[in-house]
Amino acid sequence: MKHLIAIVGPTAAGKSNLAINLAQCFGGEIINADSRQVYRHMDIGTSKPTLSERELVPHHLIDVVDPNEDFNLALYYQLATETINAVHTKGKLPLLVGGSGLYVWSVIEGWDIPAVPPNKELRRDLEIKAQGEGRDTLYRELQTIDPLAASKIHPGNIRRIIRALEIYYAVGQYPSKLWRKEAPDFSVLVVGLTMERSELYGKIDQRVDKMIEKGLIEEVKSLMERGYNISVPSMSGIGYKQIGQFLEGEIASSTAIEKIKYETHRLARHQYAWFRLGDARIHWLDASHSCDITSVANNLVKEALSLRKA
RNA sequence: GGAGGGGUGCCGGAGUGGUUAAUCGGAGCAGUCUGUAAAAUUGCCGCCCGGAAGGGCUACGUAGGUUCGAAUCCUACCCCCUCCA
Repeated sequence: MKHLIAIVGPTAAGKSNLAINLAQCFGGEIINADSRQVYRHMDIGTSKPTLSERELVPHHLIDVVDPNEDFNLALYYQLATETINAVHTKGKLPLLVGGSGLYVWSVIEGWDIPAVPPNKELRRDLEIKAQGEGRDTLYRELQTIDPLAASKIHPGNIRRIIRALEIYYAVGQYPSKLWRKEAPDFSVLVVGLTMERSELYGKIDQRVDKMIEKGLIEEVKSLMERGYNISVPSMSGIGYKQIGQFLEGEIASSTAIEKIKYETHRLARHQYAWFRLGDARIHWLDASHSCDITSVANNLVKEALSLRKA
């Protein structure tokens, strides 16, 4: 029986460290599930594992595209499943580690992502249309084409509406019929790290201050010098956007830092929407006060590996 | 000591007599989501009861006053800022 260990939870909860520990104990390899660590040259702001950490245990799906390249769910899904297979083939234990819920669940639940690549011209045209004729026009169009899809998308969420229309225009099929999932052929243990909100916010704030000390500003500066300006999607990430604004002279550095902290708090809250404390699939561990989650997690993994072997 | 400006909800900041529990922004809280996801997007956000509709209570520095009615007008006091001495 093949296994996958997923380590999830909000940012700054200590997922990476736990993952490295577990990987060392169980002969594992880490597969990144963080939507921002896939970009090269964005190290400090994304809290990538350091090079020395990456020497301890093999890490996959870090630094896979340049900041100006497109990256998306379908690509992630493909890379992640391939990598999991490869790790299985080696007889190692794959650990899926990261806080990007969409990516994590797509792998765990085996989503069948509609094979309709983005059509940038269409998207731009539809966006213009939405601006000109009002946001409702596109939504109504989707309602007539595929009421089920429309019911699952909020009328205000233009981006999702456009994607659904994009699928319909490309394949001529109802988008909602293409949203399927198929359980993968490995068993999954999902370990979630959590802690009290105020403590988490405190850790986040500390980490942001450390990022600045480690040279986040220089990192952003050099990215901008390479020609990656604020408009490329990867530069819209937390930290990069605000430092970019500071470097452009739009805001003070103290404001930028404060914003980064607040935005990261918001990120953590959104992550809990993907990783619910009430979700029975997740084994939540309290990561407060740096308790010995490692040994608890160790036992969980041990149990998962042996139980499901039988 | 003199002149002027100001004190509004967790914070910033509107509001100059009624439809104001008080525009808006931030923070916070709770959701949505199958090719941008650290994105995009929705709701709540003084307290209490209620699922909601709604009801009750307390609020715009403090204390009085005018008024049918005050965050908004008047008086006194307290505090803050700027300028002049």
